Amino acid sequence: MGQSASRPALTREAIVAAALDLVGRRGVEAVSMRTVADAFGTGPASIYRHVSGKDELLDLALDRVLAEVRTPPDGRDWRQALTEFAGEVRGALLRHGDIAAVAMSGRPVGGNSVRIAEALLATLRTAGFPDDVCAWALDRLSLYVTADALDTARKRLNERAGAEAVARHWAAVAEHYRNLSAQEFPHTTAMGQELFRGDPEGRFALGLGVFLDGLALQRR
Amino acid sequence: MGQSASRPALTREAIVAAALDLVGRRGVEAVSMRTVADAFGTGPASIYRHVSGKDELLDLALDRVLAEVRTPPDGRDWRQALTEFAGEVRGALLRHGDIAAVAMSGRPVGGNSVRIAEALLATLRTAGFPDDVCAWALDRLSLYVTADALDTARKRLNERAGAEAVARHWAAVAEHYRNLSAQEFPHTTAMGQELFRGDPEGRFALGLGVFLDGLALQRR
DNA sequence: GCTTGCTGCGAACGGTGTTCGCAGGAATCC
DNA sequence: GGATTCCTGCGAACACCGTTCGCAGCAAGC
Repeated sequence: MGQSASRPALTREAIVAAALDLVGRRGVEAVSMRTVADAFGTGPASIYRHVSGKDELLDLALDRVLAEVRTPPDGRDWRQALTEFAGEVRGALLRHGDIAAVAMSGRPVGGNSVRIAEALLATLRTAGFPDDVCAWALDRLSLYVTADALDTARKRLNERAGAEAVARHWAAVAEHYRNLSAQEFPHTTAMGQELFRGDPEGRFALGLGVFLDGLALQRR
Repeated sequence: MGQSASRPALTREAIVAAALDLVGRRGVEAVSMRTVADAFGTGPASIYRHVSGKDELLDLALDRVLAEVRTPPDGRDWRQALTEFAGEVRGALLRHGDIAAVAMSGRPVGGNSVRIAEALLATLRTAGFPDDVCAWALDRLSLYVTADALDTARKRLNERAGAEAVARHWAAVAEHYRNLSAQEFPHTTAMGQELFRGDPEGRFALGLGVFLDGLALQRR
């Protein structure tokens, strides 16, 4: 029979959606079998009827996120296509907290991951790169995008959490930097607050741009 | 009085060393207050007399690892200096399991981290890069090195663990790749096992090389 | 109508990080 | 010398975690 009130039905998709919602609002570490089960008003054992364990649950959540990324139309300038595509993947990951942590777990990949890899390979190969370059460029680009997404997501979450304690701690770090001995750390002190300038998106774009500049030299 | 047998003394340094040893042999996830305390034949509460919690313990372990990296002598070719230095940091991290996970936690940094940053800045600035380029190049290089170290360490640990189950699973993935529809995934199938070739060190060096090639264009 | 199989889930097991409070010894002070 | 204060070790406990077991109850099949 139906649920007593407006409880969502206990299906695989609904469970993954609940986990993903939790990731987006409180981070991967807030996902537990119990917190997910709470969204359905039940206990953790119920989840195991639809999912083999926590790892599979998170893998499914990641694949659901990657389903959001739209594959780029090919035929345009490869550099712009790669830039937009990398931003698209990063954006999808960052829209869901630190879900990128799952992508860096080293576990086998899901279906949407190979779909994205295919699109990346298509862009690289039609751009005229040799196959071996395509292979490791795909590898390095994926690593860079997920690592950046994880890094900026974690910093966001850390800020949102202990807004009081963490902000003060970072202020203390900045203060510590200011007080560094100019003899022992001449360059660090000379750069001043230049080190702390720039938003995460700018840093990502600059790093990607430099990588693509270097990649262009590998064309043949 | 002394310990009853050959138990190491319960000092801050010994505790960090025990935790680090555990990280190196079984990975970060094997570190618990109890497993660390076991090395001293005691319970978890004893650890808290010398360390404020698990986070600080891991941060101290990471800083101890970073103490191993030797700073490069400057005045040489900046490209070669950066290549060797990046390899030095990566090597230190990989010598201790997946300790790089701690470096990607987004928590405030330790003393040896700013020492390394200073050395990197020194190389970049004396090479003639503008200050703003130095700032984000430092940021991106650090991210790339720690992300690569984390990625390859995790893959190593995963292999060492379920040698039976995981190897079979990866074989299944490779088989799955072979069986992908050539219509839906033309490039992926056309590349064949080119995608799986190359050792981690080679991938790291190629990605770094491309980044440095691109960075060279930012010189002024 | 009886059986089979699937879904929900209460209870429990062994693990985790962390806190409390009590010992006992060393150092300090009168 | 005796009393007091501080520091270190640690047994016990709390709240939480992932996961398993086994028992209900209901739907479909024969």
